[in-house]
Amino acid sequence: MDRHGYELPLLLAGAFRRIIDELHRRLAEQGHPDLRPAHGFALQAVGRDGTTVSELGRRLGVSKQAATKTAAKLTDLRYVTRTPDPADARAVLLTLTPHGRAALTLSARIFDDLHTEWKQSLGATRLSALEDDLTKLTPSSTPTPLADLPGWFH
Amino acid sequence: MDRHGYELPLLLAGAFRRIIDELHRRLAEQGHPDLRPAHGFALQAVGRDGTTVSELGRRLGVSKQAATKTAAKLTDLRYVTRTPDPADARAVLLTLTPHGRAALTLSARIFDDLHTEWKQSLGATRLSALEDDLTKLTPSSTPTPLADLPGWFH
DNA sequence: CATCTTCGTCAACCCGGTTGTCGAAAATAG
DNA sequence: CTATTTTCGACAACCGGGTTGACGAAGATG
Repeated sequence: MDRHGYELPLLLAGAFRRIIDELHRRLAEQGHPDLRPAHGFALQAVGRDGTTVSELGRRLGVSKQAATKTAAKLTDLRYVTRTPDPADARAVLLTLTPHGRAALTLSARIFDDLHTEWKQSLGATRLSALEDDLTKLTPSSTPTPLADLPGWFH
Repeated sequence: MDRHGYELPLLLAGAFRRIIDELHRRLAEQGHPDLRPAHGFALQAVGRDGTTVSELGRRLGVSKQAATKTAAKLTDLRYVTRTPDPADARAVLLTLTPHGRAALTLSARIFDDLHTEWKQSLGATRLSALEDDLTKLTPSSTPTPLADLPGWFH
């Protein structure tokens, strides 16, 4: 029953992908058909307190030029609004719209639902063990593990 | 010790990423600094028996236009050669160069090395359990789990 | 003040994908 | 044996998400 070395990464990627796909399937069903995985992370990075473009770039681990583009997209999709920063005339404040806050809340709920489903499927003990083991395999070296995932592949 | 629902996908992605990064770090050390993750999958898809552009596209689950580009890149990097198919004047045969075959062999060895390291770190039982659980979380619906990973994120 | 740094944008590019179109060659129908 | 349809692989144009480099405007610091 010993598996080849190349199988584990495939399993990890498959499981990750499955989860993200399912998340976005449910998000689409519930009023957020335009939200792409990359947007989800960006939305999370904007956060309920809002942020600036440069700070968004820092949080996502990408250049501020990339952050500018992402912010523009989120603005187009009506997930965030841009307002001038009263304290700094250079800066632009990105703030979640109600739609954006709803997406964040809904995502958290779906993630929890999925987590519960995994728990039912694997058992609480196995799931905890799986998470513990993955934690051990992924030392602290990865501060924001997903931030640069879109670009990292290249 | 209960984890939030959003943590598991982060752990999965982090672990996957860590493995692929480590693979390519070692590949780079051992004569393959130009090999990117996407190339690795393509190389695998070409295989030791070689294939055609269209078939490569099918194996990777992408359009043949995309396969054309990938084949061009692999050719540039001297991992494959292009020869006319004697049996079909339209087709182009993609064949691994010695360099390409070496990369494939080396990748397999590194994956096995990594697998052994995980086994030492988690214990054989835990690692098997982890693989079993991931298998359960990733039903057969994903035939080539990684094939379209680069593009899927968008 | 003068200088440096930071903010956000524009432009140009890369990479990996996508459609659409196309000529050439093969397979299939009559 | 010809006529049609399918397949092969390339072209061009585009997209999404990244990158660097340059830049004016505004803040921070000497």
